[in-house]
Amino acid sequence: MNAIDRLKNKGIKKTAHRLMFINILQKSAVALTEEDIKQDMGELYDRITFYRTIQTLLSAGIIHRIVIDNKNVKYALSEIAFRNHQHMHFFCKICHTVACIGEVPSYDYGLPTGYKGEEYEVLIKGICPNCG
Amino acid sequence: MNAIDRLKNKGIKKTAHRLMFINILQKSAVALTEEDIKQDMGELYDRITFYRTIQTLLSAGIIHRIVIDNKNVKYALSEIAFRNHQHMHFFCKICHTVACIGEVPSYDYGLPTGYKGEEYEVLIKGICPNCG
DNA sequence: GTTCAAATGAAACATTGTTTCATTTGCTTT
DNA sequence: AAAGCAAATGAAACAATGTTTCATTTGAAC
Repeated sequence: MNAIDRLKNKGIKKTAHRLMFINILQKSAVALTEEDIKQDMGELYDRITFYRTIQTLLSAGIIHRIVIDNKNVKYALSEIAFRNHQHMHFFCKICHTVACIGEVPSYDYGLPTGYKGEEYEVLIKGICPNCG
Repeated sequence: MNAIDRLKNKGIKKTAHRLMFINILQKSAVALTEEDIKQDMGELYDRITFYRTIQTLLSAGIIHRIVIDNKNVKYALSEIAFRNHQHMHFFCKICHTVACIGEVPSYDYGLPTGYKGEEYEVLIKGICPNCG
């Protein structure tokens, strides 16, 4: 789905800033940091608009925020959302790339009685093929 | 192990601020936010010292930072570290409590060829017994 | 094209992260 | 116990990030 349709689907206005934001994520195979996206935007980047664009796209469900730890926060389009949606994710300790590596195996995780599990996230940290 | 021994073990000075920080975590069954700890500290709290205490205790390995998402960051003593060390963790969507719920099952997670997994983290989000 | 609600971007303010440095504290040696 | 020294503290100040306000501009519906 293209950027225009993504916005139209959610009934929010298609502005230059939002379209560029989505297009940058669309072109990337991996999740991107704010800095990555900012760089790609060049002079269209504006700090306040950027801040609000993230909020808008997040609450519209068009993008997802992926928090590995307090120093590694990334964004991805919801289709290829790395955390949530029962996907497993791999974080490379060297290049800090986040990759989706398939579905969370659905088997018994042994949740104690009383707990109601709704989302299962598996994050594997290690060395990716490029760095290994 | 008590707070004094924890510091002595790592060869760092036992100061009032550090001892109080560790004791607060020690008394808690769940991981705590900065705000939680700050509240417990009362007037001994100091913003800059607190910031540095966290850095010191983290790099000494006495405490661990647990990042659920960008709005939920918690701290726990390393023994009961919730993420890392192959523990599974449960995050309650209602009360935002983080609880350790046992070991990560060691079975084949199906890591694609080329990837070298070193740490496996499982985070289950849902409703805890208190809120369910 | 006109209209109106929504988005923008400038300014300003709030919060959090971090460094600098003079003072104090904890720990070692005597 | 006292002295000496390196480390920790806390005040000040600065940097980076998060957020609101408001006048202006833009997108989309008519």
